[in-house]
Order: sequence, then C-alpha cells, then structure tokens
Amino acid sequence: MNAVEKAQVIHERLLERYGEQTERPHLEPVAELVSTILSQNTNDRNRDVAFERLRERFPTWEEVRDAPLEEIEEAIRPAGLAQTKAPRIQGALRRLSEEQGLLTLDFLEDLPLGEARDWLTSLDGVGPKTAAIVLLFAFGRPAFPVDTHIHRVSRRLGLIPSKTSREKAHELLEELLPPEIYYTFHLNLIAHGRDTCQARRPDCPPCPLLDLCPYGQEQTAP
DNA sequence: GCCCAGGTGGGTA
DNA sequence: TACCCACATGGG
Repeated sequence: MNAVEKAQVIHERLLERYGEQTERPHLEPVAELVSTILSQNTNDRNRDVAFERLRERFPTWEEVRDAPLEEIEEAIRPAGLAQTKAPRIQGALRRLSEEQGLLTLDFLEDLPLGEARDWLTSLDGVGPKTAAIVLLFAFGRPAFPVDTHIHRVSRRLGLIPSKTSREKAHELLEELLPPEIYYTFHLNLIAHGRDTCQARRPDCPPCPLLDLCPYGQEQTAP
C-alpha cells in the first residue's frame, strides 16, 4: 500500500469514527487570522474567551490597530503569551492598512495560492500552520494545516517520512491528499491524535488505525 | 502543584 | 536541516 492509498484508508476509517466535518460558521478572513494567532499554543476555550474579550473591548479592527499595546495584551490575556500575540495581531493589522489601505484580506483571493501563503507567512508570528488555517478555513483554498497532532500522527502512520519537518509536512501532505478532503481530514486527524492517548482516556474505544500503526498494540504511542 | 493544550522564532550543532 | 527552548494562561 503506497502513501496515497494509505491516506485514503485512514480518511475512510476516521470518517466512520468521527463523521464528515461540516464547515463551521465562517469567520471573515481578518477575524480568522486574529483568532488563529490567539490559538497558538493554547486550547480552543482560552482562544475563544480571549477573542470575545478583544471584540468586546474593541468592536472594530481599526480600534485594535490603533489601541495601546497594553490594552490588547490585557484583553487577550486568557489565551496566554499575550505579550507575544498582541504585537503580532497589531502588526498584521498595521501592515494590512499600510499595504491595502483597508483592513481586509480579500486581496488574497486573487493571488495564486503560493503567493497568498508567502504574503501571510511574511507577517511576524504567522507560520505555515496559521497561514494554512486562514487559507483553508476563511477562503476555502487547498492548503492543509499541520499542527503538532497531525505532524506526529502522520509520521507515526508512515504517511510521510519520520524525519519530515513541520514545514515540509505541509508540502508532502498537500501532494498526498485530494483537496476536497483537507477540511474533514484535518479535523478528524486532530481528533484521532487526541484520542490515541488511550492511557489518558480509558473510555476511548479501540483505535481504528491500530493495524496501520507501527506501535501495534502498545497503549501509549508517541 | 503539575500536566495538558500545542505555534512561531531564534539559537545551536 | 534537525532539534531545542522561551514564551504565559487556565482547566482538570
């Protein structure tokens, strides 16, 4: 079984377990970018609390752009790393204003995928994962986001070579997978990545990918 | 009190 | 290029 076939089998098994992921309510692209920066190294709940606090304190992105940095830090504190994320958010908004004259990312829609990705990753604090989330979730473009679960699991399952870097994993998985499954496969593989820690989740049903996994019957795959 | 969530950038070999 | 670490918070 080659990697493409294996990916298809994994996708089908995860579909049986977790189902098709329906598109969550769209955030507009700027909101998606800000939300994704907030999500870095944080869980979803803390990200959402921080995002709501920011929106409540500053109802428009112009206000966020022009606010004193300390007030942004204060608003987003629940997401952690506030002193890192506040300048990243404000820096992105300021660059948008300077380059586009408007606080919108809509111009990315007209750029080839590679150029759109390059523009996003040229922002401080936006790496391949954050760029791919914005492109896939906000624009529906064929970018596959690789977070730590996906990186770990896709190497363990042999979808990509074991030494593949996170950045390289984006390229390889995008070649491997048909774009129409990016969205569901991304979310289902993360769900699987969380569930595979059976030692921590005794209620978890047996792993649907056990026969594809080099760790076989072991209870705690890395 | 400790682990978990889990991205980016900067540094090193 | 691969690996290591700092960065901060809140819930279980």
